[in-house]
Amino acid sequence: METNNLKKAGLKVTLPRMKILEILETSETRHLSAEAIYRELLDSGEEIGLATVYRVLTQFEAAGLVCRLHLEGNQAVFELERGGHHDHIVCNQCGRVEEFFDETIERRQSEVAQQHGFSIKDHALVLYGDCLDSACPYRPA
Amino acid sequence: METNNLKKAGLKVTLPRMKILEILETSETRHLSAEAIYRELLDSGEEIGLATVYRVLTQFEAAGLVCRLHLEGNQAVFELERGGHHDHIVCNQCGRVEEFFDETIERRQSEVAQQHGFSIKDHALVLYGDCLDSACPYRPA
DNA sequence: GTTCAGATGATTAAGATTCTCATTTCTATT
DNA sequence: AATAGAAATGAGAATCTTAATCATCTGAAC
Repeated sequence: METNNLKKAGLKVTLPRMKILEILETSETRHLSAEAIYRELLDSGEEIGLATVYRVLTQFEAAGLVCRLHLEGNQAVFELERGGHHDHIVCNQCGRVEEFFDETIERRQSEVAQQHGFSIKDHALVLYGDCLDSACPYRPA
Repeated sequence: METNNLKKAGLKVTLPRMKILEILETSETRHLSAEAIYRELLDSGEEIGLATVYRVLTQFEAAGLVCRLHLEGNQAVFELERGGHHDHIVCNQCGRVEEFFDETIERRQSEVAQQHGFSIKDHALVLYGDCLDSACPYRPA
């Protein structure tokens, strides 16, 4: 049961938190904006305010349950934390977000930081391009 | 003379544009927010509106004169385009921004994108850490 | 120096996110 | 199960950054 995640994170189990967690767990799209989550809640008949969605997501982030990503564009997106760290590729055409992890890049980042006299704590890497997937509805000819 | 840069970029040479370009060229900090540039203008006695600063920076970006960076935090920062592409390291403590370029990372990014069926067009990479510079005023003990 | 397109400044507007505060909901305890 | 107290919620206001509007001003060309 998902309520365990909430309890483990030290968060009181409430209906809004459960519903939001459920959406993050079951949605097709793994990367959702607060607005998108809010709309899904409305669609499923929940009366949960947008402010609560933002508040809960911020708490989830602090608790390590979700990651917040700042892609190009103004809205942040949130994804469920599923263990491993990874970076992202975003399609400029269709907006699809894919995940990847590259050991070489990770290692070089640490080395470069060290060379510059930094103790690296975190990083943000997003690649932007056009996906060549034949299923992409916006694929350029 | 700097007016050449403006003319070459196809922009009419006006006082606000010259002053903003001058600040970007001469400021100690190579990465400035629109707000910071606006304040420098006020401090030097120029009566230039904030809206103009944003407008001009957007034009400079479109003309390839400056780059706009979205670091953590809400304000974008702008830096003069000085030829080569590079990525950034930001100090979590003092906010200092350093630049770096790593051939290996660049190459791997293309390869990774290709493996995922993307034709990469752009990327954003920012490393966050603590700078170990003894001159850093916020250096942790 | 006049003209006129383009630029500017002040203000308003827009979008995303956070804050406020009265009301409601959990959890622990009877 | 009833209750009390702390924490969470919802609605709307507030904030912050950036962009749009529009009347006025400026720079380049004649």
